[in-house]
Amino acid sequence: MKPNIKDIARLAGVSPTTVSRVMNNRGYISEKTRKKVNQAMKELNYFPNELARSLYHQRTRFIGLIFPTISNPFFGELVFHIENICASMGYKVLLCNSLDRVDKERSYLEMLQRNQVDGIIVGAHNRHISEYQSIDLPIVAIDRYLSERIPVVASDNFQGGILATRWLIDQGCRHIIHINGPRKLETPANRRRDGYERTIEEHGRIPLTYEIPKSLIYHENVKTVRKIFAERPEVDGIFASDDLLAATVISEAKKCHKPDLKVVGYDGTETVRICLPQLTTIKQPIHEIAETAVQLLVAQKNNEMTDRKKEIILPVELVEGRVQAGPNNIEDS
Amino acid sequence: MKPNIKDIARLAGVSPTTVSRVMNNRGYISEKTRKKVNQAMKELNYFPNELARSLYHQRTRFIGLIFPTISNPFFGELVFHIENICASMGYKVLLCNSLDRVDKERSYLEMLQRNQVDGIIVGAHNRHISEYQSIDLPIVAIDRYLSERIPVVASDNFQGGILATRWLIDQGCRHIIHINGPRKLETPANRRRDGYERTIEEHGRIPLTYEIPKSLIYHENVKTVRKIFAERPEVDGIFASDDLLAATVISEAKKCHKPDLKVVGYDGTETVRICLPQLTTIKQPIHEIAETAVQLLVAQKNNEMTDRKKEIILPVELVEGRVQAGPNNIEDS
DNA sequence: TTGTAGGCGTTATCAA
DNA sequence: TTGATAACGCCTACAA
Repeated sequence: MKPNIKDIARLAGVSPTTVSRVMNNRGYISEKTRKKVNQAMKELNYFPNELARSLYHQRTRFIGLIFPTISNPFFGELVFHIENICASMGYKVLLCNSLDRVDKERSYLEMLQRNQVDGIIVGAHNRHISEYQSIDLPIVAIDRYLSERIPVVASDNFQGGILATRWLIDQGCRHIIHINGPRKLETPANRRRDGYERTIEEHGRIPLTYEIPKSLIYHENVKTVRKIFAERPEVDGIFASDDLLAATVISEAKKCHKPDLKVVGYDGTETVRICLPQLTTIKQPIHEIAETAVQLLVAQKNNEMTDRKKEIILPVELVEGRVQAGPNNIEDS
Repeated sequence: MKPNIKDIARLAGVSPTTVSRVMNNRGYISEKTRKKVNQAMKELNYFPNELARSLYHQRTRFIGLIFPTISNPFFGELVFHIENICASMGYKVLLCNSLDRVDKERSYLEMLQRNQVDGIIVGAHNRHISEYQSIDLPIVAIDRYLSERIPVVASDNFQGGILATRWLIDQGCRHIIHINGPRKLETPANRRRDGYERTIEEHGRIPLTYEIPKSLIYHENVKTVRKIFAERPEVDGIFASDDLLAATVISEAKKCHKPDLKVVGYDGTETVRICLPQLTTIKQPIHEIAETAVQLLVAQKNNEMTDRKKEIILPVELVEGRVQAGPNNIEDS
C-alpha cells in the first residue's frame, strides 16, 4: 500500500507531527531531522494525501467547470485557458461536459458539491435549473445568466452583432440574414441578434433571423442553412452566431453555387482561424474571458466582491478573413 | 457552514450511523426513520462529503487526464469522449494540459498522485520522465510509449500512412512529401512516417520527410510549409501528420498559387470536417480510442490485465474530401 | 526542538 | 432495528 505520514515518521525515527512540520515548513526543525525526514520520504516515494489535507482545511483547491462540450473549439480553447490559469494558481480542474442536457447539468452540479469544490465556472445553462440559486459556493457564469447573485463574464455580444452587420453592409450586401439559437434562452449571446437587428433597422431594412433548434447537433445546422437558401435565394450576406455555423454556411454556399455570399462568424478561435482563414469573424477575447472568470471566482472566495460589477463585458474585434490568391476562394470571386 | 452527517442525525433524532445507513441503503432501517432522515437531508440541503468517503474507502473515483492541450481539436474531442465515458461510469475527471512541457507534466503527475486519483490516462509525453516507471497506479497511454508495463492505445498509424500515401499516388502525384514531428520521439505516431516511406519506396521513389520542431506553435508550421515550397517547388502531394498542419498547407498553397497540390491530413475530427470538408484525411476512431483507454484503465484496477495485449491498435479510415461545386476548391480545379 | 491528542466527515464492525 | 467506536491520513493546539 501507499505509505502514509506514520510510515515516514517510523522510518525517520520521529513523530508524525515532525514529518508534517517538515513538509509544511512550520515551526523549528533541526537540520538533522529535516534531512532524515526528507530522506525517508524519498525512500518510500511518499506523496502526502491531499484528501486528508483538504478534509482538515475544509478547502480542496478544486474548481468545477461545466460547459456544453469541449469538442466545440470555442469551449475547448476557453477551458484550456481556464485550466492553465487555475494550474498556475494552484487550483485543480474538474471537467464536466453537460451536453446541454438538464439531467447532466444537475448531476454534475451535485457531484461538484459533494466533492467540495472551492468554486464553479459555468458556461452551460439549461433553463429550469433552480439549483443555482441555492448553491452556497463561489460561482461565475460565462455568457449565461444563472441567477441574480451570480456574476457574468461575456464578450460584447451587442457590439459584435453591430460590427458583423456593418461589415456585411460595407461589403455591399443587400439581403443580410442572421442565424442564431432560440430566442427564448435569455443569454447574453442573444445580444448578438439585437446588434444585428438594430443595425439593419438603422439602415432602413428589415432584419430576418433564423433560429436553430439545437446547436450541438451538426446536422441541424446544415438543415437550417439549406432551408434559408431555399426560402431566401436572394440572400447575399449571413451573420452566423458562431464560426462552425459560418463554416457550414460557407460549404453549403459552395455546394449551391453561391460564390458571392458573404459570411461573418463569431468566436474567432485559433482552430477555425487555421482551418478557415478566409472567414471573417467576430473574435472573442478568449484568454481575457478565462482570466476574468477565474479572478472573479477567487474574489468571491475572498469576499472581495463588495462593489464589483455583476456583469463584466469584454471587447470584441472584427477579424477580416484573409483574402487568398487564386480562384479558389469564396471571398474573392 | 455546510451541514454534516451529525447535523442531519441531530435534526432527525438518530445517530450518524443511521444516517449513513439511509444514505447507502445498508442494513435494516425502519420506514419511519428513513423518512425522518431523508426529510432532514432535504431540509438542510445536505450533500455527503465525498472527500471523507474517499478517505475511508481509499478510492476517489478520480481519473487524471494529461494531454498536451485540449485546444487541439483532436485532443479536445478525445478528452470530451473520455470524460463522457468516465461520467457514465461514475468517474470524475481531473484535466491537465501539459503543453508538452516536461516541468508541467512532472508536476501534474505529482499532483494527481497527491490527490489519490484511481488512474491516469496520458496522451502527452516528454522523454526523460522516468517517474512513469515508479508510479504504482493504473495508467493507460494514448499514442505514446511511456514504459514497459504501461499499455498503449493507438490508431493504426502505419496503415494510416500507407492509405494516405496510396491515395496521393492514386491522384497522380509524382512528388509526395511528408511532414511530421521529430523522429527521435519514439511515439506510435512515427509509424505514420514509416507507412509513408514504405509505400513511396514500394513505388520505386524516394521518400522525403520534413520534421517540424514544435507542433504546438502554429507559426512553426507555416514556416516549415513555406520552406518546403521554396526548396521543393515540384511538390504536388503532401501527407501532413495532422489536420491542422494540412490546413496550413492548404492555405499556404492558395497563397502560393499551387491549386494542383493534393493534401492528406490525419485525425479527422468533427471540427475540421466542418471547417474544411474538402480535406482528405485519415480518420482516427476517436470514440473507440477513448472507450478502449477507459476500459483498459478499469481492467487494471480490477487486476484483469492478465493476458491482455499491451498495445491495442484500432483501425483507421481514409475519408475523401468532399469535392465541392464551383471554382472555389483546391481539390477540383 | 519535538511529541501527544483531538478533530476534519464518513463508514464498517461490533454490540445492544 | 439502532448506536458507540475506531479508523481513513493529515494538521494544529497544547505540552513537554
